Amino acid sequence: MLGHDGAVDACCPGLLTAPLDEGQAVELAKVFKALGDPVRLRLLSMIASRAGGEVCVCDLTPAFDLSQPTISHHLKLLRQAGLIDCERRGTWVYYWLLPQMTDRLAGILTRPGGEPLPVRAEAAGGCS
Amino acid sequence: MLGHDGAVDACCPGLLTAPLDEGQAVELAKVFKALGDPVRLRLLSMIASRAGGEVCVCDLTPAFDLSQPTISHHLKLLRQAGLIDCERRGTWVYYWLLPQMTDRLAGILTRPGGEPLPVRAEAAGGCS
DNA sequence: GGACTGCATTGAAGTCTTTCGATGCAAGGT
DNA sequence: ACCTTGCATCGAAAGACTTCAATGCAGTCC
Repeated sequence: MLGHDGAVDACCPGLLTAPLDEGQAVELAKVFKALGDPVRLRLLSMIASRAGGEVCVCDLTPAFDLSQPTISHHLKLLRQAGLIDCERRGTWVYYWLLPQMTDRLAGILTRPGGEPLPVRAEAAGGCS
Repeated sequence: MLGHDGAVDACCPGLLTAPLDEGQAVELAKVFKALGDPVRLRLLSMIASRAGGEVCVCDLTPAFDLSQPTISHHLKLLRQAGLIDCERRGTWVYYWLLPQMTDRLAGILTRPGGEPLPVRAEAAGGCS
Protein backbone atom coordinates (compact mmCIF):
# COMPACT_ATOMS: atom_id res chain seq x y z
CA MET A 1 0.00 0.00 0.00
CA LEU A 2 2.97 2.30 0.24
CA GLY A 3 6.09 0.90 -1.36
CA HIS A 4 5.18 1.32 -5.01
CA ASP A 5 4.93 4.07 -7.57
CA GLY A 6 1.17 3.80 -7.61
CA ALA A 7 -1.48 4.89 -10.04
CA VAL A 8 -1.09 8.56 -9.24
CA ASP A 9 0.95 9.42 -12.28
CA ALA A 10 2.91 7.05 -14.45
CA CYS A 11 4.53 9.77 -16.50
CA CYS A 12 6.12 11.87 -13.74
CA PRO A 13 8.56 10.63 -11.15
CA GLY A 14 7.49 13.30 -8.70
CA LEU A 15 9.93 16.21 -8.41
CA LEU A 16 10.43 15.60 -4.69
CA THR A 17 11.58 12.00 -4.93
CA ALA A 18 14.15 11.99 -7.71
CA PRO A 19 16.19 14.61 -9.55
CA LEU A 20 14.33 15.89 -12.60
CA ASP A 21 16.15 15.58 -15.89
CA GLU A 22 16.47 18.52 -18.23
CA GLY A 23 13.55 17.62 -20.49
CA GLN A 24 11.08 17.01 -17.70
CA ALA A 25 12.15 20.24 -16.04
CA VAL A 26 11.58 22.26 -19.21
CA GLU A 27 8.12 20.75 -19.68
CA LEU A 28 7.06 21.28 -16.10
CA ALA A 29 8.48 24.80 -15.98
CA LYS A 30 6.16 25.86 -18.80
CA VAL A 31 3.11 24.94 -16.74
CA PHE A 32 4.38 26.52 -13.53
CA LYS A 33 5.34 29.64 -15.44
CA ALA A 34 1.75 29.89 -16.66
CA LEU A 35 0.67 29.84 -13.02
CA GLY A 36 3.28 32.42 -12.07
CA ASP A 37 1.16 35.49 -12.70
CA PRO A 38 -1.57 36.91 -10.45
CA VAL A 39 -3.92 37.64 -13.34
CA ARG A 40 -3.66 34.12 -14.71
CA LEU A 41 -4.12 32.60 -11.26
CA ARG A 42 -7.29 34.61 -10.77
CA LEU A 43 -8.52 33.68 -14.23
CA LEU A 44 -7.88 30.01 -13.55
CA SER A 45 -9.63 30.10 -10.20
CA MET A 46 -12.59 31.92 -11.69
CA ILE A 47 -12.86 29.28 -14.41
CA ALA A 48 -12.26 26.31 -12.12
CA SER A 49 -14.65 27.35 -9.42
CA ARG A 50 -17.55 28.08 -11.74
CA ALA A 51 -20.62 26.02 -10.96
CA GLY A 52 -21.46 24.90 -14.48
CA GLY A 53 -17.86 24.05 -15.22
CA GLU A 54 -17.38 26.75 -17.81
CA VAL A 55 -17.22 30.52 -18.04
CA CYS A 56 -17.90 32.98 -20.83
CA VAL A 57 -15.02 35.33 -21.59
CA CYS A 58 -17.55 38.13 -21.34
CA ASP A 59 -17.79 37.33 -17.62
CA LEU A 60 -14.02 37.25 -17.13
CA THR A 61 -12.89 40.42 -18.86
CA PRO A 62 -14.87 42.95 -16.79
CA ALA A 63 -13.51 41.45 -13.55
CA PHE A 64 -10.08 43.00 -14.17
CA ASP A 65 -8.68 46.49 -14.63
CA LEU A 66 -7.01 45.32 -17.81
CA SER A 67 -7.76 45.65 -21.48
CA GLN A 68 -9.61 42.95 -23.36
CA PRO A 69 -6.54 41.96 -25.44
CA THR A 70 -4.53 41.46 -22.28
CA ILE A 71 -7.09 39.07 -20.79
CA SER A 72 -7.25 37.26 -24.11
CA HIS A 73 -3.47 36.89 -24.07
CA HIS A 74 -3.44 35.44 -20.55
CA LEU A 75 -6.18 32.98 -21.46
CA LYS A 76 -4.10 31.89 -24.42
CA LEU A 77 -1.10 31.18 -22.19
CA LEU A 78 -3.23 29.14 -19.79
CA ARG A 79 -4.55 27.18 -22.74
CA GLN A 80 -1.09 26.58 -24.20
CA ALA A 81 -0.02 25.27 -20.80
CA GLY A 82 -2.78 22.67 -20.95
CA LEU A 83 -4.60 24.07 -17.94
CA ILE A 84 -7.81 25.12 -19.70
CA ASP A 85 -9.57 24.68 -23.02
CA CYS A 86 -12.26 26.64 -24.81
CA GLU A 87 -14.99 26.50 -27.41
CA ARG A 88 -16.86 29.08 -29.40
CA ARG A 89 -20.63 28.86 -29.11
CA GLY A 90 -22.35 31.39 -31.31
CA THR A 91 -21.20 34.85 -30.34
CA TRP A 92 -19.51 33.83 -27.12
CA VAL A 93 -16.44 31.80 -26.18
CA TYR A 94 -16.51 29.54 -23.14
CA TYR A 95 -13.51 28.33 -21.14
CA TRP A 96 -13.25 25.38 -18.75
CA LEU A 97 -10.64 23.72 -16.58
CA LEU A 98 -8.67 20.68 -17.71
CA PRO A 99 -8.36 18.92 -14.34
CA GLN A 100 -5.85 16.42 -15.68
CA MET A 101 -3.17 19.10 -15.52
CA THR A 102 -3.92 20.41 -12.04
CA ASP A 103 -4.19 16.82 -10.81
CA ARG A 104 -0.81 16.08 -12.33
CA LEU A 105 0.77 19.11 -10.66
CA ALA A 106 -0.77 18.22 -7.32
CA GLY A 107 0.71 14.74 -7.63
CA ILE A 108 4.09 16.08 -8.56
CA LEU A 109 4.14 18.32 -5.50
CA THR A 110 2.97 15.61 -3.13
CA ARG A 111 5.59 13.86 -1.06
CA PRO A 112 5.34 10.09 -1.01
CA GLY A 113 5.46 9.78 2.77
CA GLY A 114 2.86 12.39 3.64
CA GLU A 115 3.93 14.11 6.87
CA PRO A 116 6.96 12.18 8.11
CA LEU A 117 9.59 14.35 6.48
CA PRO A 118 11.74 16.22 9.00
CA VAL A 119 10.66 19.84 9.11
CA ARG A 120 13.50 22.05 10.13
CA ALA A 121 12.56 25.35 11.63
CA GLU A 122 15.90 26.52 13.00
CA ALA A 123 18.35 28.68 11.10
CA ALA A 124 15.40 30.65 9.81
CA GLY A 125 17.46 33.72 9.17
CA GLY A 126 19.13 32.44 6.06
CA CYS A 127 22.74 31.67 5.43
CA SER A 128 24.40 34.51 3.60
CA MET B 1 -19.57 17.03 4.83
CA LEU B 2 -19.34 19.41 1.96
CA GLY B 3 -20.52 22.85 2.94
CA HIS B 4 -17.53 23.90 4.99
CA ASP B 5 -13.99 25.11 4.46
CA GLY B 6 -12.42 21.92 5.72
CA ALA B 7 -9.20 21.18 7.55
CA VAL B 8 -7.03 20.93 4.45
CA ASP B 9 -5.69 24.43 4.64
CA ALA B 10 -7.07 27.21 6.74
CA CYS B 11 -5.06 29.90 5.01
CA CYS B 12 -5.90 29.07 1.40
CA PRO B 13 -9.37 28.60 -0.01
CA GLY B 14 -8.08 26.35 -2.74
CA LEU B 15 -7.78 28.04 -6.13
CA LEU B 16 -10.11 25.53 -7.76
CA THR B 17 -13.08 26.02 -5.46
CA ALA B 18 -13.47 29.77 -5.15
CA PRO B 19 -12.21 32.81 -7.06
CA LEU B 20 -8.89 34.01 -5.65
CA ASP B 21 -8.76 37.62 -4.55
CA GLU B 22 -6.02 39.94 -5.70
CA GLY B 23 -3.82 39.60 -2.62
CA GLN B 24 -3.91 35.83 -2.51
CA ALA B 25 -3.19 35.68 -6.22
CA VAL B 26 -0.13 37.91 -5.88
CA GLU B 27 1.24 35.81 -3.03
CA LEU B 28 0.67 32.51 -4.79
CA ALA B 29 2.03 33.79 -8.09
CA LYS B 30 5.40 34.51 -6.45
CA VAL B 31 5.79 30.87 -5.48
CA PHE B 32 4.64 29.50 -8.82
CA LYS B 33 6.92 31.93 -10.62
CA ALA B 34 9.83 30.54 -8.62
CA LEU B 35 8.89 27.11 -9.95
CA GLY B 36 8.55 28.42 -13.51
CA ASP B 37 12.17 27.90 -14.51
CA PRO B 38 13.81 24.61 -15.52
CA VAL B 39 16.99 25.31 -13.57
CA ARG B 40 15.12 26.08 -10.38
CA LEU B 41 12.90 23.02 -10.80
CA ARG B 42 15.96 20.82 -11.14
CA LEU B 43 17.62 22.49 -8.17
CA LEU B 44 14.51 21.95 -6.07
CA SER B 45 14.19 18.33 -7.08
CA MET B 46 17.87 17.71 -6.37
CA ILE B 47 17.48 19.24 -2.92
CA ALA B 48 14.16 17.57 -2.12
CA SER B 49 15.15 14.10 -3.24
CA ARG B 50 18.42 14.03 -1.34
CA ALA B 51 18.61 11.20 1.14
CA GLY B 52 19.92 13.11 4.13
CA GLY B 53 17.46 15.94 3.58
CA GLU B 54 20.06 18.50 2.65
CA VAL B 55 22.56 19.26 -0.10
CA CYS B 56 25.79 21.19 -0.22
CA VAL B 57 25.91 23.94 -2.82
CA CYS B 58 29.20 22.44 -3.91
CA ASP B 59 27.21 19.42 -5.11
CA LEU B 60 24.61 21.50 -6.94
CA THR B 61 26.74 23.92 -8.92
CA PRO B 62 28.75 21.39 -10.99
CA ALA B 63 25.52 19.68 -12.11
CA PHE B 64 24.70 22.57 -14.44
CA ASP B 65 26.32 24.26 -17.41
CA LEU B 66 25.89 27.56 -15.66
CA SER B 67 28.16 29.86 -13.72
CA GLN B 68 28.33 29.73 -9.95
CA PRO B 69 26.69 33.17 -9.49
CA THR B 70 23.76 32.04 -11.63
CA ILE B 71 23.13 28.98 -9.47
CA SER B 72 23.46 31.14 -6.38
CA HIS B 73 20.87 33.52 -7.78
CA HIS B 74 18.38 30.75 -8.49
CA LEU B 75 18.83 29.33 -5.01
CA LYS B 76 18.12 32.76 -3.61
CA LEU B 77 14.85 32.99 -5.53
CA LEU B 78 13.77 29.55 -4.29
CA ARG B 79 14.57 30.63 -0.76
CA GLN B 80 12.68 33.92 -1.09
CA ALA B 81 9.69 31.92 -2.31
CA GLY B 82 9.74 29.91 0.91
CA LEU B 83 10.49 26.63 -0.85
CA ILE B 84 13.91 25.99 0.65
CA ASP B 85 16.15 27.26 3.41
CA CYS B 86 19.87 27.08 4.06
CA GLU B 87 22.57 27.24 6.67
CA ARG B 88 26.28 27.81 6.58
CA ARG B 89 28.35 25.10 8.23
CA GLY B 90 32.03 25.92 8.20
CA THR B 91 33.17 26.40 4.68
CA TRP B 92 30.06 24.98 3.04
CA VAL B 93 26.43 26.00 2.74
CA TYR B 94 23.68 23.41 2.90
CA TYR B 95 20.16 23.72 1.47
CA TRP B 96 17.03 21.74 2.34
CA LEU B 97 13.39 21.63 1.33
CA LEU B 98 10.65 23.38 3.30
CA PRO B 99 7.86 20.85 2.79
CA GLN B 100 5.24 23.17 4.23
CA MET B 101 5.28 25.14 1.00
CA THR B 102 5.09 22.23 -1.42
CA ASP B 103 2.38 20.68 0.74
CA ARG B 104 0.47 23.93 0.59
CA LEU B 105 0.76 24.08 -3.19
CA ALA B 106 -0.32 20.48 -3.56
CA GLY B 107 -3.37 21.23 -1.44
CA ILE B 108 -4.19 24.32 -3.44
CA LEU B 109 -4.10 22.33 -6.67
CA THR B 110 -6.18 19.46 -5.34
CA ARG B 111 -9.85 19.42 -6.21
CA PRO B 112 -12.20 18.77 -3.30
CA GLY B 113 -14.12 16.01 -5.05
CA GLY B 114 -11.18 14.00 -6.30
CA GLU B 115 -12.15 12.50 -9.67
CA PRO B 116 -15.85 13.30 -10.17
CA LEU B 117 -15.33 16.54 -12.09
CA PRO B 118 -16.53 16.32 -15.68
CA VAL B 119 -13.57 15.94 -17.97
CA ARG B 120 -14.29 17.35 -21.37
CA ALA B 121 -12.18 16.02 -24.18
CA GLU B 122 -14.05 17.37 -27.20
CA ALA B 123 -13.30 20.65 -28.90
CA ALA B 124 -9.63 19.92 -28.39
CA GLY B 125 -8.59 22.10 -31.29
CA GLY B 126 -9.15 25.35 -29.49
CA CYS B 127 -11.60 28.09 -30.21
CA SER B 128 -9.94 30.87 -32.13
C1' DG C 1 49.19 37.16 9.20
C1' DG C 2 48.69 35.62 4.35
C1' DA C 3 46.99 32.70 0.81
C1' DC C 4 43.22 29.91 -0.61
C1' DT C 5 38.48 27.98 -1.13
C1' DG C 6 33.34 28.33 -1.17
C1' DC C 7 29.59 31.09 -1.91
C1' DA C 8 27.01 35.61 -2.18
C1' DT C 9 26.54 40.21 -4.25
C1' DT C 10 27.12 43.75 -7.85
C1' DG C 11 26.51 45.75 -12.37
C1' DA C 12 25.72 45.16 -17.19
C1' DA C 13 23.98 42.83 -21.63
C1' DG C 14 20.63 40.33 -23.92
C1' DT C 15 16.20 38.24 -23.92
C1' DC C 16 11.51 37.37 -22.59
C1' DT C 17 6.88 39.35 -20.49
C1' DT C 18 3.26 42.27 -19.72
C1' DT C 19 0.40 45.61 -21.43
C1' DC C 20 -1.78 48.55 -24.67
C1' DG C 21 -4.11 50.65 -29.00
C1' DA C 22 -5.23 49.31 -33.51
C1' DT C 23 -7.01 45.96 -36.39
C1' DG C 24 -9.17 41.59 -38.10
C1' DC C 25 -12.61 38.07 -38.16
C1' DA C 26 -16.89 35.51 -36.93
C1' DA C 27 -21.68 35.62 -35.66
C1' DG C 28 -26.07 37.95 -34.87
C1' DG C 29 -29.44 41.69 -35.62
C1' DT C 30 -31.67 45.35 -38.77
C1' DA D 1 -26.05 44.00 -47.49
C1' DC D 2 -24.80 46.63 -43.52
C1' DC D 3 -23.81 47.67 -38.85
C1' DT D 4 -22.81 46.02 -34.19
C1' DT D 5 -20.87 42.99 -30.72
C1' DG D 6 -17.46 39.55 -28.86
C1' DC D 7 -13.02 37.97 -29.00
C1' DA D 8 -8.43 36.96 -31.18
C1' DT D 9 -4.22 38.72 -33.33
C1' DC D 10 -0.73 42.16 -34.43
C1' DG D 11 2.97 45.40 -33.50
C1' DA D 12 5.24 48.43 -30.12
C1' DA D 13 6.79 50.25 -25.51
C1' DA D 14 8.03 49.50 -20.85
C1' DG D 15 9.50 46.58 -17.50
C1' DA D 16 11.24 42.11 -15.56
C1' DC D 17 14.15 38.02 -15.96
C1' DT D 18 18.38 35.25 -16.97
C1' DT D 19 23.09 35.11 -17.33
C1' DC D 20 27.82 36.37 -16.92
C1' DA D 21 32.54 38.41 -15.29
C1' DA D 22 34.20 40.92 -11.57
C1' DT D 23 34.29 41.54 -6.86
C1' DG D 24 33.50 40.91 -1.81
C1' DC D 25 33.25 38.32 2.38
C1' DA D 26 33.55 34.32 5.67
C1' DG D 27 36.08 30.44 7.01
C1' DT D 28 40.14 27.24 6.74
C1' DC D 29 44.92 25.97 6.40
C1' DC D 30 49.86 27.02 6.31
